[in-house]
Amino acid sequence: MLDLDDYLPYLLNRAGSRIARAFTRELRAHGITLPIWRVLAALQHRDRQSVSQLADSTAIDISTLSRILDQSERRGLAARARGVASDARSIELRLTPAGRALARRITPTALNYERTALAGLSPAEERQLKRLLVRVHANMAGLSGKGARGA
Amino acid sequence: MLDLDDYLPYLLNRAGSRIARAFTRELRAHGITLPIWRVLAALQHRDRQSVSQLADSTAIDISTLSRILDQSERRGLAARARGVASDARSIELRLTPAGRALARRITPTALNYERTALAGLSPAEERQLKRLLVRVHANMAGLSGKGARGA
DNA sequence: TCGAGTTATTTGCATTTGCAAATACATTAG
DNA sequence: CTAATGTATTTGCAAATGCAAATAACTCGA
Repeated sequence: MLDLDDYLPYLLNRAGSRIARAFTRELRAHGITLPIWRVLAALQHRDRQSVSQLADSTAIDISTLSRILDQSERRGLAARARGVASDARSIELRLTPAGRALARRITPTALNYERTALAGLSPAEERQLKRLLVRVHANMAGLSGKGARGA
Repeated sequence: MLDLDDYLPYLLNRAGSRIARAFTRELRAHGITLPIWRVLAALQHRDRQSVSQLADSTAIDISTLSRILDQSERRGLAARARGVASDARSIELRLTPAGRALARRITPTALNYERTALAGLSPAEERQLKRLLVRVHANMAGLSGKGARGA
């Protein structure tokens, strides 16, 4: 029988949910939701992404993301531009100045939460944790698509 | 500005979401959803939990969990028993034989996914990753409650 | 024993989610 | 050039989510 305390998906979900929930509350003070923050952070990190690129990098379902972009656009935080890229099917997303400013304002709080989450870990442990998470993410690449079959 | 590729909440969410999505699809073959699987796994791991204990261990919001338990009960996978514990306010949750059997049937697939996620990591790295995730989870303990204030 | 104050669970309700179908644009074959 | 097919994004819709309010049950003091 499964030993949950040693089962990666469980440990990952638990840790991730706690951080997400705590940060969601923090974001209320800034008037936005966690998904919107994710969009801001991802576009701040790399601007002019397409919707599908952004869906992939934020791990938000593309149809859900489409609606989060509606909200972001309505609030004047991000903008869609069709036909800008070579392929007019895709849409180029950009942060507005207001969106960029908001992302910058939230960043210190975000880093604060990260520090809390990592409290007590040595710099080496922190690096190791992040590296391993990147590898796990890469390992699941093929399986997260649409027609993925069982491992 | 935030370097996402080195930002723990982002890395955690990405990795966790990929595993969750892939496993959700896998669970369809067994006729259940991811939240129900989490309930089964948690109760298999430790039976006779109360609703709030289970909410805490599965990282599912308690009101959402209440409804997931409705489903689990309707499907004959879990059962609620009021007044069994010393305190009749709390409810004792138990897996039914069918629930236990289903959990056992799914376990090999679950372990398979974990192996996929951990592919290429040495046993030491795997242990380290899990240990660090436990510590991160513990670090966020205070902040995930209801009236939690910012870090 | 009654009631004020607490904690555990459920329910009401507005919002969010994700799958599947629809739409928009592109490409390639004939 | 048109049809057929393929990829990017959005929309319809039923189900899931999470906060806040309601309910159930306990505790303790007068």
